[in-house]
Order: sequence, then structure tokens, then C-alpha cells
Amino acid sequence: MAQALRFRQAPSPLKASCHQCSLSNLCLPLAVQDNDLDRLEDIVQQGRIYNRGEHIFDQSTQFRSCFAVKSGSIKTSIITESGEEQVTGFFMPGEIVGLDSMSSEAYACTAKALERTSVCEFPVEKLEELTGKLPDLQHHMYRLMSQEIQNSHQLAMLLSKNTAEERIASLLLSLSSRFQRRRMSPTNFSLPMARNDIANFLGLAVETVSRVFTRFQNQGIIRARGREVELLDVEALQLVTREFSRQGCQQ
Amino acid sequence: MAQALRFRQAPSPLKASCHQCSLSNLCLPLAVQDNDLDRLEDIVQQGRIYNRGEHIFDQSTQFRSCFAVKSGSIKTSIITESGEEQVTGFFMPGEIVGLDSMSSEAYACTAKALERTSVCEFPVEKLEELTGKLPDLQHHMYRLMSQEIQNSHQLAMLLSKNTAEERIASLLLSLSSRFQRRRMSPTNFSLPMARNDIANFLGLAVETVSRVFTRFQNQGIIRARGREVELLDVEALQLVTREFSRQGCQQ
DNA sequence: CGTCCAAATTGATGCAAGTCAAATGGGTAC
DNA sequence: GTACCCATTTGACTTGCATCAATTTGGACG
Repeated sequence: MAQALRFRQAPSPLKASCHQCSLSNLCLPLAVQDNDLDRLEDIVQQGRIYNRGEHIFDQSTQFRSCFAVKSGSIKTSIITESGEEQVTGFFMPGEIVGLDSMSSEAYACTAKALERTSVCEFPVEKLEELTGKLPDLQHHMYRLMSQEIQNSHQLAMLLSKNTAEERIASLLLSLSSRFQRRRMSPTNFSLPMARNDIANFLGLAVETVSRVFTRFQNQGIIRARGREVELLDVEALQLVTREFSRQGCQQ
Repeated sequence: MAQALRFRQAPSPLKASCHQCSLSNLCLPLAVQDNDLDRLEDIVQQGRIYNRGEHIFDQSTQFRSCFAVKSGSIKTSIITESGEEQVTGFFMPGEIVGLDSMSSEAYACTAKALERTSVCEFPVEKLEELTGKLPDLQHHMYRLMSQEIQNSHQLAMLLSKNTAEERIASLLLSLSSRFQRRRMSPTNFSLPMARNDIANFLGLAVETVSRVFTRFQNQGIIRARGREVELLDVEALQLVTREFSRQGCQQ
């Protein structure tokens, strides 16, 4: 069965079909004219399927490619010499992993599959060559990287200025809108990551994350059982994220 | 005197000379072959001089250019609707400001001169056109942006995992090595930013920054009077930043 | 040279979130 | 089904840093 699946997914293991991919409105093809799509397909490699917990790459791997999430989800984290971990992001289908490594010989972070996950691989050497020829694609790469800087600044802001409740509300809303953009329910989804990962990402202790979840639940803002989450009152959540700012206003 | 200076700095106000610039081993020219340097000069504009506190751009400005610091220094920060500020970075001569805005119509942050500061301006439209023709320059842009993502991740890590002392030690060491790369003393320099900016950047209260400075001083690690700082014991500082990790090791 | 205001320092107190400890739940393999 | 392990939750206690308040310092300017 597993073998059959593998055959079905990768009839020609080295080439992916962007034309037929349902993510072409999110992923790199978004920036490529239809008649140039072949050139992108030429350099994309259909990556293999990773089971939950498997590494797509880690900080000891030589940097060679960026990856687009095709299905499933990925968490990236920096791991210090002493084994200390800092989760730097969660990636959903259509999002690109590895942009932070383009200045280094080795990957700048470790990427781990949070569930059964498939990816497409873009060898950077070929990708750079192609972006040199396709201005729109180059522009899109700049956009993506710039967006990632902004995201990271937002995270820094969250970490340095916001309370535990505000951080968690922000994360839930971010996930919600990202699910929505992928045509999934924005109010009813299953968290791809463990409480531990949430805690690490948001600079909190696991216990605090757990407590905030139950607090939100008692207030009727969300319903959570394990990884299944239902947002019962999105406005209330938005209010939580803004509460901090509103106080600033009143002063 | 001020006028004479202005004339000397900008004989032809629209064109900068990368050939003669002392920062050519730090800034964008770093990635450009000598015989292509003219093409970079063609698109660079000599920016004006900003006094301390003046804005180079802010979040209401339409995004048009990236800027290289020529002399002086710049701080960038995000300002929320409610006026809350988060400092996202400090920039020294040769460093590029504005890379986080390449995905947006308006600048993603506000850039303010921390002292008398001059800049070179790179209009993005022309810059993108040029990077399409010069693969090395394109590669360098990817490197710069990727480096900025990494820096921001490091900041997030600092904010979420490290104590006040560790954060401040890290900042001092970062400044030290950046001064050194610019052929200035790595142990004896003047902070371009106020305590307030340091506090905001590191997610601390001003009072905490002040206390840590005096603590370091009492321990004989640094000497600080106002913005003048002398690092008396660099190894001790490095030890402070690593203390956290070392504890992780012992477990 | 004194005046004024912002920046920096120092001290006292409170709280949000971390830490430690223990109980509960849920998933997986045998 | 049941045993095991890891993830999650809950409770009790501790603490680093924020906050509030009061000086002190220092630079800009008339």
C-alpha cells in the first residue's frame, strides 16, 4: 500500500507539474506567466514524502535548495550548540521554506515535518539563474523574502511587547486566515503543531499555553480538544490582540 | 562651514561615486565586478544629509528606494496604529536599509537618523532591473535579505529565551564587531542610540537597561559614561551571552 | 553662566509568567 | 484489550523584570 502510494505520487520522480498543481495561485507559479511556467517546471523537482517528525533538512546540511510545501506542514527552528531550540516559523501548503538560508553554506535552520508532508524542491543555483531571466519571478522572490523579514519583525514585536494571551490570540488568528486562504474553514481546524511548539515559538512555557487555552475556552472564545480547535468568537480574539494597543491609545 | 561641507559632499547631487567610496568593500559594490561598477553608479543617487532625529522615510511614505548608510547611523522601527514602537534594527555605514519593504506599497518601517547621517539611494525599480542583468548583484541581494531574516530570527531568540543581562551583552558584542569591521576600535566606542532605543529593541524597560549597565560596570566588565562605552573584559561579556547555553549543556 | 527640559539613574513594590510537581488523557504497539 | 509513554492539563510557589516615583545628570540655548 505504501509502495503503491509512492508510485502514484511520483511517476516521474524528478519533475513536478506546476500546471496541474492546485497551489499555483499561492506558490512560485503565482508570479510566472503561463507561457513561462514550463521553465519553472524544468527546474522544480518533486520532493519525497516525509512522515511526521522527519527532517527535510537541518543545520548540518549543505544548503542547496528551497522547498515549497505541497501538502502537510513544516516547522522551522534554530538549534543552538547547546541543543536549545527556537521555533522560527510554521509553513503551510504553498509557502516557501529555506529563504533564510540563502546567505550561508549550510541551512540556517532545521525543517521538520509536523505531519505527513510532501514538498517541491527548487535548487537555488537554477532558481537564481531563472530569476535572472524572469523579472516577475525575481520580483516575487524579493517580495517573499521581504515578507519573511516583516513576519519576523512582527514576531519580535509580539515577543517583546505582548502578554501570553495576546500572543496566542495572534497565532490563532494568523492560522485562521492562512487556512481560509487555502479554502479551509477559518474557524474550525486542527492545529498542525504541538503545544510545545506553540510555546517555544511564542516564547512561553507549555504550561502557560495550556492555561491560556483553557481560559479562552472558559470565556467561550474558543473550543479546544487536543489539536482540534474551533474559534467561537473571532471578534473577541481580535479584541484580545488589540487590547494592548488600545490601552496605549487611551493614555 | 556647514555650507562648504555640503558642497564638498555633493558636487553633483544626483550621482554618487562608488569607485571612490571607502565603503565599497561593505556595501553593494562588494558584489559588483570593477567593470560593472559604472552601471551601479548609474542608478545610485547621492542622498541628502539628515540631522539627528530626521526621518529618512516612514510608514506613510510610498516605497521607492532602498538606502545605504554612508556615514552616521539609522534606527528602524515599526510603529503600530496606537503609536506603540518596536525598534527593529540599527544600521551602520555600508548597511542597507529598506529591504523589509520590498513586498509592500509603503515602507514597512520608519527609518530615523540617530546622528548626522548621509545615505545613498537605490531606486528599487532600477535596482531590480540591474540585478536581473548582474547575477552576482542579484545573488548579493538574496544574501543580504536572507541575512536580515537570520538577524531577525536571532533577535526573536534573544527576546524569548534570554535574560536582560544576556540581551545587553549580545548587543554590545554585536556593536563591537560591527565597529571593528569598519576599522574602528572594537572596545572603545560611542553608542549611536539612546538607552530608550536599546531598551525598546531588546524588549526591556529603560530602567532595566540602566541597571544592567551599572551592574556590568561594578563587575569591571565595561566602563560606561553616557553613550561612551569601553569594553574592559570582552571574554566576560561573551561568557554572559553563553551562560544560558552552557546551563543547557550541563543538564 | 545659569535655565530648562529630556535622558539617565536609583530605589521600592507588584505581578505575569516561569518553574516544580503531580494528575490526567490520548495514542500506539503488542 | 491493556500496558506504556508522551502530551497536556492543573495546582502551588517563586522570581525577574515592569512599574511607579523620585533624583540626578547633561546638553541646548538664550
